[in-house]
Amino acid sequence: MHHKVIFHLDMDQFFVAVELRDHPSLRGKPVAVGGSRHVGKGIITTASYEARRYGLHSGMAVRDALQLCPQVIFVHPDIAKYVHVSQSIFRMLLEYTDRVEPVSVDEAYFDVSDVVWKEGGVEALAMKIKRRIVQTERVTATIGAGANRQVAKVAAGMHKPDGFTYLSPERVADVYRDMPVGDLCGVGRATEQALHSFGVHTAGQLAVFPVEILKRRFGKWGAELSRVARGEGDDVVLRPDERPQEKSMGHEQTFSRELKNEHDILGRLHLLCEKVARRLRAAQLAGKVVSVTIRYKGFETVSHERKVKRNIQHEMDIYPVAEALFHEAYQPAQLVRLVGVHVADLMSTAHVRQLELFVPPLEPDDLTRACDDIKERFGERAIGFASGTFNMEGRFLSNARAVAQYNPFHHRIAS
DNA sequence: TCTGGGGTCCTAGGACCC
DNA sequence: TCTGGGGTCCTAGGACCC
Repeated sequence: MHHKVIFHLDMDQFFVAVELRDHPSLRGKPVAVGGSRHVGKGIITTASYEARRYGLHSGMAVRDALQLCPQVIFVHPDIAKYVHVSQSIFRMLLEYTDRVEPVSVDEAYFDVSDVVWKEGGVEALAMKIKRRIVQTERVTATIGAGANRQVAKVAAGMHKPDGFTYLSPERVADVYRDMPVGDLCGVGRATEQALHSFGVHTAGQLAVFPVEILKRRFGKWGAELSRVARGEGDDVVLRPDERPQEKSMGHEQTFSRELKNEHDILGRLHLLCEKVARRLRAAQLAGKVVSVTIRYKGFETVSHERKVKRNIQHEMDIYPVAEALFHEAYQPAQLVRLVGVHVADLMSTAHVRQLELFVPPLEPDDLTRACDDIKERFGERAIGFASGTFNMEGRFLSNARAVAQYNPFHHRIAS
């Protein structure tokens, strides 16, 4: 049996790359997308390679970034633009195979097994794709290739930026022998620490470590871990029409200042419910599990969830559950840093209709549809349902203003 | 390192049922 | 009920990914 050839495409410093492309004056300088010098809070999403030389990286707190590199230039993210570039690139990949699976705006797996030989081999095809990305979008990408997704991802990490690495099955053991376990797909901080405590530091050591011990410590994941360390993995890349349904949808928000007033917090919670509900309706989905997350000043995080009887998609159904869950979880003495709302156990409204023949229809009424449309065009606080507003205190408007600020994480690539 | 926001999957205990 | 074993559902929390 012949093994497959899976490619992992990873756009180099993607957000920064698009900004450097569009603003040549920034080139050669330490640049970070996300965050802001003035707010002095939050995190950066991407650091340019110049900035990385100072130790900056994605996920880093703005405050730390400023310490390490005071001259760093912050650029506000333009996610709509990045999504556009990303979609153009992923569309191009579809010319080679229908098995293209985006994992995020800047990464995708695709299965080239059926075309790679008539395209002149693994390297020739990868180079051609890299070239086409530069020609059409003027940004660079790194491609990793392997017999499965996990190996392809490791391969992509080996030479960046603008790189290409093929980790053929024959080469895997050799490369993995001295590679840190943390470089394996799925080994994060916690797993890495646990493995270190076993004396396992390299993928090679993990590959020969007794599976029974791994299973005892990591459960189901233990056996998988052992396989991944031996270069085995998942070699199925799904076509767009084969992708599973989304399972949950939610929004959370960290406040620029911690909140202690319950009405303020509930105001934010209501806005989050509205946003989730609107997305559910747009995606024609409804869900049965509502959950609320509260994060306190010290980063202690609690969540409460409840399964409800019916599939719901409207904020007038979601918010009352969310409010009840909030009261169950909330400790009033503490300052609140974040709240979130999620709806899970999702099902398409078409399916819901089949199952719930004798209950009132789920479809958004004309009023709801009109409100969604208005918000789509004029923004978050253009209109709202009066039931959940807290404007009697005069607080709601200022809350709404804060929430309506551009949120760089709103857009998700359809996948 | 004082830590964003979007997700997925797994675990473990208790309820409840037969 | 001084009491077994197994299955499924519900809920809270955590690890991991980008």
